Amino acid sequence: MLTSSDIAREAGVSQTTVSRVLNDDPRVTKETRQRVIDVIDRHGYTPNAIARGLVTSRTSLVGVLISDIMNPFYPELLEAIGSQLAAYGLRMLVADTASQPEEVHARLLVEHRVDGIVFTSALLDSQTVASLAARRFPIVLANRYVDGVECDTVTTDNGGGAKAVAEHLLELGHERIAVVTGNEKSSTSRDRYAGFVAVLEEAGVGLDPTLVRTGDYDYERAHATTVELLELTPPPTAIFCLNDVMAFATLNACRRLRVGVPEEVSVVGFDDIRASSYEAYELTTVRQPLGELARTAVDLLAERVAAPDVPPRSLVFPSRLIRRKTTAPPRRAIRRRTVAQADGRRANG
Amino acid sequence: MLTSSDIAREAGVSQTTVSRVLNDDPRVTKETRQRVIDVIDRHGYTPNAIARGLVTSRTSLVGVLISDIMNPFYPELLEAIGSQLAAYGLRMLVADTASQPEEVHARLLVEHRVDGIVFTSALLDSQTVASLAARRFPIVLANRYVDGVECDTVTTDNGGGAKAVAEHLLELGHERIAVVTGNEKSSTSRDRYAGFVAVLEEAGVGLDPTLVRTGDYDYERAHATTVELLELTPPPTAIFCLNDVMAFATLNACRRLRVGVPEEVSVVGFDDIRASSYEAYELTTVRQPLGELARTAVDLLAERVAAPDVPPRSLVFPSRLIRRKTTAPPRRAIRRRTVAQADGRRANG
DNA sequence: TGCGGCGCTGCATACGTAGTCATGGCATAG
DNA sequence: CTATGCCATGACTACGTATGCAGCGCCGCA
Repeated sequence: MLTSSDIAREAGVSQTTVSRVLNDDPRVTKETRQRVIDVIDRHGYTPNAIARGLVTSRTSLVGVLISDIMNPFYPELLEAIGSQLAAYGLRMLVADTASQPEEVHARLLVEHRVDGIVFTSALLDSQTVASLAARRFPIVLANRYVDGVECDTVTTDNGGGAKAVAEHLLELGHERIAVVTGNEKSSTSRDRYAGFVAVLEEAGVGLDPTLVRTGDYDYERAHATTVELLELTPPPTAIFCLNDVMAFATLNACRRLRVGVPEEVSVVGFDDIRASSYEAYELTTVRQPLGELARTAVDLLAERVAAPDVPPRSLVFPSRLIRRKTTAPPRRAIRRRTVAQADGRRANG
Repeated sequence: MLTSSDIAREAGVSQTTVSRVLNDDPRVTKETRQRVIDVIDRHGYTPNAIARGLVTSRTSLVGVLISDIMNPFYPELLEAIGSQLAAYGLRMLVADTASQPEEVHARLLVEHRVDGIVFTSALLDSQTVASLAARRFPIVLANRYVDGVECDTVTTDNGGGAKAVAEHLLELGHERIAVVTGNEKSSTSRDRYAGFVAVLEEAGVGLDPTLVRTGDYDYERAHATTVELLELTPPPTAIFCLNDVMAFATLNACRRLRVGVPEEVSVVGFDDIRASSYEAYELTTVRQPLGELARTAVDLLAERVAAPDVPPRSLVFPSRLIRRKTTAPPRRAIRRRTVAQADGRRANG
């Protein structure tokens, strides 16, 4: 491979000058610059970012940690992050923590001296995040936060979104509601569940513990769980899945069992990934402003790299309920709802 | 950041010895090694892969070029590639050519001195691939090949898969078949289309040119195209989409227009991505052995990095038709098929 | 006891670039 | 005409690691 010295020799200048040309240093004559550029073009020389990184201790590389690239939520997030990084001249080093533990990936990223790391799937007790934050390595938590760690964080209002779901379902008259939770160690699942329960309790509508199942944000698991739920007597009238992928699994399980949605059971998801709006699903769900979230996360990271000493910032973006066609009043809701309202709700209100 | 010299000083050894410990060099006493490891652990030292890369001219980084990360096919492929790379101790530098031209991404990857590049979405006339191959830079084409370029290539038998689709549809009695093609400059789309047409022609079943539309492997575009196709009189009795994502679009368009699948129109896809088997679609499609494809691509690349002078190899994996529920005989097929068979097909057989 | 050999360690250097400091040329001001 | 200063350029060095080569001590064999 050619080096800048090779180019310099051929152009009759010093390696320093070549370096200046490559970095758009203004103190190079137009003629000299052109001469160097000609030689570069002629030979197809490519500067060595490794050597540059060694000197500048900047690599223009940013690690992005993902837990499950098969979940379409993450490609959507990745795309947004990637394009915003590109705006800063940065590149993504993607690592899927499905293949190896988060810690291993993070260590390798640090070895490669990435300028920073974006965590999209950190768990609440992530030691990796804690230790990196303690060492003041530039990181940003996008989508999920970590308990007890002070660092730049960008999330959606998961609690608020789940509350909107609860209000929506209550409004429709549902009282026997199942919840399929996500990864129990994720802040998203915890916050969504907490927000949902809070509204239900306030309304005096209890959540039957046997109707709360963990789906681990996993399609297969949620599918199996839904089958179990639908075989209960009586089955729930509504199922709130804490992400869209699990909601798809639920909808598909309903199809398999020939359970009508929303006639027999309402289904709600969370995320509003692209496929949620497809005719195959038309899922009622909660929209996250993914673009803004990603953009802000990258902005924060870039700022931190530039100024490591600014205090950590946490931003929360609002979420929004998107009503589509998977929610409706429960069967025989008219009667039951009136009774319920006359009895339970007023008594508790 | 700590350096190996810092560790060396503290452990009372030379930087060389620290380097040897890190690289599992056998000629270091057990005691010395332990002493060094202790210091490393105590300080949380992380070796600098940049500096290492400068010396060894190996980065353990492999670039992976993707055209559209939102197409679930690519996350599936990515996951397979990533896990196989991990087996070699290599890491993925993912670049989505949706954000910037392939050429720009490739240049940056080369600047970062990646050990090699996996192209998953190269177009038939890719200058980037041609120039890299000419410079003997280690690359491998996975999924798609490039015309006139000799380099390691791993593909699925796209022509064969499409032929199986054609035979399947003919067997069911379809004669008015629409095709929604992919990116016209991709080898996959070209080969699939060619294989499909070949079988139809051999059977004496013509392909009405107005029924051949480009969908560019894009969901939205295929959705709109399907609407147009279904509004024709008479509409096609079957639609072959050259990938699954477009087939989903077609199925969803059918849902929107309340066109029964497979009663009124049969739909076939290609790829067999995960969602194709979901109850929402149950798509008849062609399965690609994605795991094998990815694994082999990485193997080839690794071998080429080790031995740059071995002649390029091209491997083609068989594809397989997966019959699900989106294909059936056309309406009034019994009569029409018999007539057709008695006339056209026998006359041409 | 002497010498060769082996096992362990350290010294010095190279990798390709960016940046610091020095140099020489030229113009402008005194 | 000289002094000052700026501009364009170049020599030199550092970045952190790996590696070739040298050194040193110890063991075994003659």
